[in-house]
Amino acid sequence: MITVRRKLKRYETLFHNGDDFTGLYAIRSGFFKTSTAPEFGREQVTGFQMPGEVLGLDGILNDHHTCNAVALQDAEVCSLPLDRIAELSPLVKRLQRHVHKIMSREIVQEQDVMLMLGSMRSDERLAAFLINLVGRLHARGFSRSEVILPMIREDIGSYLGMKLETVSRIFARLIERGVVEVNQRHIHILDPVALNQSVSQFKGVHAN
Amino acid sequence: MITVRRKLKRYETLFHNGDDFTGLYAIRSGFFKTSTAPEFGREQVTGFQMPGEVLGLDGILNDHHTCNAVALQDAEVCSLPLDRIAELSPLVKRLQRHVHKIMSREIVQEQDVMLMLGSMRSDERLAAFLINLVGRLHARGFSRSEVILPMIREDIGSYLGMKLETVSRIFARLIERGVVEVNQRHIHILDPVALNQSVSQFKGVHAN
DNA sequence: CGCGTCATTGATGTGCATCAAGTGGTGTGG
DNA sequence: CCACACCACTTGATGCACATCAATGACGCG
Repeated sequence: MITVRRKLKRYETLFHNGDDFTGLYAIRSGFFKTSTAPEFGREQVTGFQMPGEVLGLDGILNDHHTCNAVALQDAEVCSLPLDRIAELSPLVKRLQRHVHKIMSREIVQEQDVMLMLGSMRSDERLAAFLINLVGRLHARGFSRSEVILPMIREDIGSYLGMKLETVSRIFARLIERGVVEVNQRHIHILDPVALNQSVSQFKGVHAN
Repeated sequence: MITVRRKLKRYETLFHNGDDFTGLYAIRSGFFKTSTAPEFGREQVTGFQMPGEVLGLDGILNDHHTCNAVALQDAEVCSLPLDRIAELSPLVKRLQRHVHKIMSREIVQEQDVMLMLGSMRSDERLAAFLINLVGRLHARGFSRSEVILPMIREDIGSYLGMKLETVSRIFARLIERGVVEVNQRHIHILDPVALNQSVSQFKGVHAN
């Protein structure tokens, strides 16, 4: 299949809200963040994407993008023109099915985020975020216990629906409890069990 | 295309979390709610669906559903076996494209909910919820100013990430301001402009 | 070195949850 | 047809989680 590669530098934008949709993007290297840019109100980060994941699914609906995608590091993507995929689909039905799965995964993931934002305390949300992140990294061959966060505290806070100060304070509490070590962006998970408990402990408490 | 119809009574479940995925469902009549059922923690409503909308997109990913779909009223659905769609797709490429759009719409909508949950105050969330609801109903030929809510306060609260008491109090404030009339489930929107302002007023305030 | 960016930490305020009591509407059985 | 029970909803009093405001500290880069 014909794909076009594109390289981006740190903080460069892959596409903006409103840009014409030309196709999906498969991330080859580098982290991205997606964010809304509503008329009123400031930006809200809607997700972080890593190599092997796909960007641009929002654009299919009305042939233009409804969010911004920004590289958090120098990055490289492959663009996948969707109509090309549709043309090939008779030949490669399995590929079509794959596209469905990718989109379904996105839907399910977003439901998890909604669950987080709607019914967890902020410390639980940060724990869930860390677990999700290391889980995805581990699936790509990285360490289960070490992460270098590619985003700043403000982005984490925006994604998790809290202020950067709160992110910082929760890290402080996790350090105090001996659950993690934190050095700026460098996170070392000392007690993964305790981290998991921070999330799953919420049973009836605070539940809607 | 071969579709199977199914009738449901109020509070009957269309599919549960964990059920095998057999295909999508198009709603012919009646409202539905979808909710997560995590191991720990109580249910969280992830969406409300009305006639003309599609249920079950979450099941495509791993061939089983990851949420519950419950009829809020007596309802009727058409099941659409997805493999059937895939088989037909060479013939009806446009249909395939339509499936993509439906999935993309779901993704975009969920991002809106994330934005709400992550960066709005609870009164703004309720206003946004009402506006979204009447908008979707209006597109189906219903009134712009009158709604009969098919769900209880607790469901609204769960969806919007707040407690039912808070929902009630916010309605009280809207009544006080002369924005709406509320009689149990019956909502009459007196001042749609003021309602819109309740949402869009949030500029820098509380923004993440 | 000095400046800008990012992060931490403290003091105070407030939005919403929590707990609790009471109202109204609806369905059921006597 | 009314009495009772149940459920949805409302409304009040109190407390806590997190935002806000503000100051300081750490790192990187020209």
